[in-house]
Amino acid sequence: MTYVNVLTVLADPTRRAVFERLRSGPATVQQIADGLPVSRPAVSQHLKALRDADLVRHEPQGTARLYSIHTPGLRALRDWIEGFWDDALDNFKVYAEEKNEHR
Amino acid sequence: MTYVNVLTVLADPTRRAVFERLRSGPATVQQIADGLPVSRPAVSQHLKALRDADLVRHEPQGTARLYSIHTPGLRALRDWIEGFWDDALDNFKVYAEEKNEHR
DNA sequence: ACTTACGGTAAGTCATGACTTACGTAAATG
DNA sequence: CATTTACGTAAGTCATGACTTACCGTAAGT
Repeated sequence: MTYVNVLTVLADPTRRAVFERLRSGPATVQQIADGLPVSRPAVSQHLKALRDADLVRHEPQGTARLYSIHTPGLRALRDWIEGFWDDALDNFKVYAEEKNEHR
Repeated sequence: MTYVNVLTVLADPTRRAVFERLRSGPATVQQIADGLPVSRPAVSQHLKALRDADLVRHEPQGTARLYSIHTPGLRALRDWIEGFWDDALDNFKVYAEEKNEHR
């Protein structure tokens, strides 16, 4: 149920802002925090949540840590949507046919 | 920014359960509430949120209202993911090349 | 018309979680 | 080896939002 984590994690606005920041390329915690109206520890906490959801990853760079996008998170969410979409369309077709028979 | 609504709306577990219930076909508020451990008004509130996010729609059926999946919501989320994905991959390519030059 | 079934809305309660400050740790720099 | 820089974690505060009960409107059945 990793898509569940992705949904809950991406629901928060500032956490989504952190994620969107990495859309334009990797960045350190400081750099991310400088572009946002929250403290650096807050950013660290958000990054932890994003990591747990497989949405970002980090690699050490001196004393800093360079964060970047990680694909498995979004991939999981996308796959869930596809599956949902297919089911919904199928069942909608069945429903429409039943409705037609009833008139 | 309709994908924002979709994310925030689908983050709640019971609201997601309501949504998933409609995956297998249309249902009334009562039917949905009977399958969940919350009160009927709670379900009504969740359905309102899902409607505002274009995730479900309803049509009157006697005194009841038949709810079903509506595609624009999930479509908006899917499109956002696609765009994000493309940008992230492009910028990751740029970053990888820069990294290569530096050794 | 009266009653019953089905839903939406209001108001109030309570828990979750997002933020802050304070503190501890690890790597570079002098 | 002391200092600085960059992060992560802990503890405590506060607001958001999910739930409940109570109430009101509306359409069908008798």
